[in-house]
Amino acid sequence: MVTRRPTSTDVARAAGVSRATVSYVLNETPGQTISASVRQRVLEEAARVGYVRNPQARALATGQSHIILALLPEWPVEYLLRELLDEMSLALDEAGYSLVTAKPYASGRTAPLWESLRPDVVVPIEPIDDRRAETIRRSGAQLLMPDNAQRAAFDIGPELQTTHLLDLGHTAIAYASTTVRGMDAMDADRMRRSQEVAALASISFTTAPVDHTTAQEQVNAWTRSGVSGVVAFNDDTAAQVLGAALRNGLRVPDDLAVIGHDDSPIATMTFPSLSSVRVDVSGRGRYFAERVLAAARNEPLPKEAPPGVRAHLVRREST
Amino acid sequence: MVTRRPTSTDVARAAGVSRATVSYVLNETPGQTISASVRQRVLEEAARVGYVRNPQARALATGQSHIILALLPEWPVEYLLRELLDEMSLALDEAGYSLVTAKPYASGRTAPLWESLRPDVVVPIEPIDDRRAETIRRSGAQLLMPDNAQRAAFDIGPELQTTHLLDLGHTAIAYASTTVRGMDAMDADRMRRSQEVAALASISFTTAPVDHTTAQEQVNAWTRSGVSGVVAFNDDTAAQVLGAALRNGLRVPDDLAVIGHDDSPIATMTFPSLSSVRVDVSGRGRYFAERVLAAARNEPLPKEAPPGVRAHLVRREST
DNA sequence: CTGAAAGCGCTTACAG
DNA sequence: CTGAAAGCGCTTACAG
Repeated sequence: MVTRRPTSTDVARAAGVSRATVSYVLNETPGQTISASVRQRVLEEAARVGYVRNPQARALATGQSHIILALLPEWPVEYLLRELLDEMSLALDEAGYSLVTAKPYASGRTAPLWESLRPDVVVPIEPIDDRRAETIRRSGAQLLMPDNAQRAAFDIGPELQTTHLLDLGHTAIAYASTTVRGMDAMDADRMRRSQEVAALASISFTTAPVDHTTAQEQVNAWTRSGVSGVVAFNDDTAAQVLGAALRNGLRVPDDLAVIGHDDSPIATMTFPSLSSVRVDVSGRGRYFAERVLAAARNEPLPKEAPPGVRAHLVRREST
Repeated sequence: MVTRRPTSTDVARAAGVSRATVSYVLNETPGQTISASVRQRVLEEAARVGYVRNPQARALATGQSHIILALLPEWPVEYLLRELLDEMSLALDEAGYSLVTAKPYASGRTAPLWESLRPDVVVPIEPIDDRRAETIRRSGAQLLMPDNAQRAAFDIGPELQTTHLLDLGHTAIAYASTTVRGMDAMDADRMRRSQEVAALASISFTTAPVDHTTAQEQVNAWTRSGVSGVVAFNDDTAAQVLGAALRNGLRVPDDLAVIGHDDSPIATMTFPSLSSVRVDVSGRGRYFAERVLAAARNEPLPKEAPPGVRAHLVRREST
């Protein structure tokens, strides 16, 4: 038997007050003076009948859906991003907002999620093109674009990776790019950082994409040209390089050292295990949540700088 | 400058008809007879002013949010599940529904997503406990529980894995369980299937959980007791076993053969590369979507059987 | 301090 | 064939 869900009218009747009062109490509307006894009666009755506000009705009345839509990158959401999203989700929830995630480019879709959900704010994780940005804005949602300059500035992993190889005495290093589509921007950032560090030390630096069809050949080319250490985009790429090196009969790290990035589970699975860089993103989720909330409330974006990113080297057997 | 979004009233005025007519045309309401010219005028004006229906207003009027909430398992969403969800999402979209995903147990949440979104249907991917099921039902959403018996029946990967090892002449095999929390149910299913196949062939079978702290020791114990082939829960677990075997100085596959499951990217990264099982889930997303739609419309669940699951062995170097 | 009332943008019987 | 009107469940000026 499906009984009708209780509405604020039910609560009002049960508590012997008007619906306005119920709304004021349940929303803790500022500027209202409600007697403690009325307040308590309303809360008790609401709990007793199991009242849950109808979000659609509220959205219609206020013009705010309290939904935030995060547009995920095309590539698989890995560990760090998931952690960031979880933190962000929690912070938004505390403020009464719901974070919903979606892939932006799902082909064949008739209605993009920002039309069928009417989120207050849309947050692309990766930059999106102008045309799409325009369609989102026209749908009425606020669009909070990611700040790339800032992101790059905080990408300190490659520095640790590269410095580690330099410290170990390597004088010719290569950067292994990923071929996973959608990761290009991040990949380019990391490569550049690594290159800068190598340049400062006047070390020979080269770069090339690596995937399971090209890894063996590429590693071969690198070692022949004297490369003795590889900075990989992430642990997956590092595993790829490692596998190719072993297949080529190289000893790792003696003939070729490899360092990954992310300290993902795979780093401890391989033999030899992968040195990597662990990045601590805690605090960034809250930081983004603050910005999203400001946008949702049409307030100016907070000026505060994002929290510093901490990262540390996790040395294992591959370097 | 944020201009007000056009409403159906704007479209009605522009087309010179009533809001009811606009609604009939845009929703293709059956049983209405609208002249072709009126119909066209409405569609043109709607497009011209860039009208998009307000989903919250519709939800309030009809009592249906057209939102479907999938409760994800706690473990990281891997390849197969993502594929299934994508297909399901597309099928639901075609029917005018939006699929939203969420982790069910996010701690610290004040408002679960089924309260703040009011989905029409909630679909847990993994079984959820009765208490939680009850709170979801009480929130007014339909709850479509996963059919476990069916799921297990279609889990044909372990049979392929195990048969492959038997075909290769192994007479003592081990099943490597995962320790990733939340995967227990699936892990237990797969182990059981593998065990059945081994029993039929009167082959010695043993099982134990494996993670990066225990793998080396466990593999050691297995080989000492005569195990020559390992069926792993998935490719990650297989990689773990492989790494441990190599670390123990074993030759793979000569001293120990290992086969994974899922044919995930990691299978081609390791050296030796991992034999695995590729499962084709295409069609299942649509199947689930049908059931969800029936639930959303309060129709009886379709009786049709789920599409057959196809799977095939991908043999590589580890067996 | 509290309540009657308008309004958010739709859908849908119902009257014509 | 089309439109006037009620109603979905909230919020929020406003009157008292």
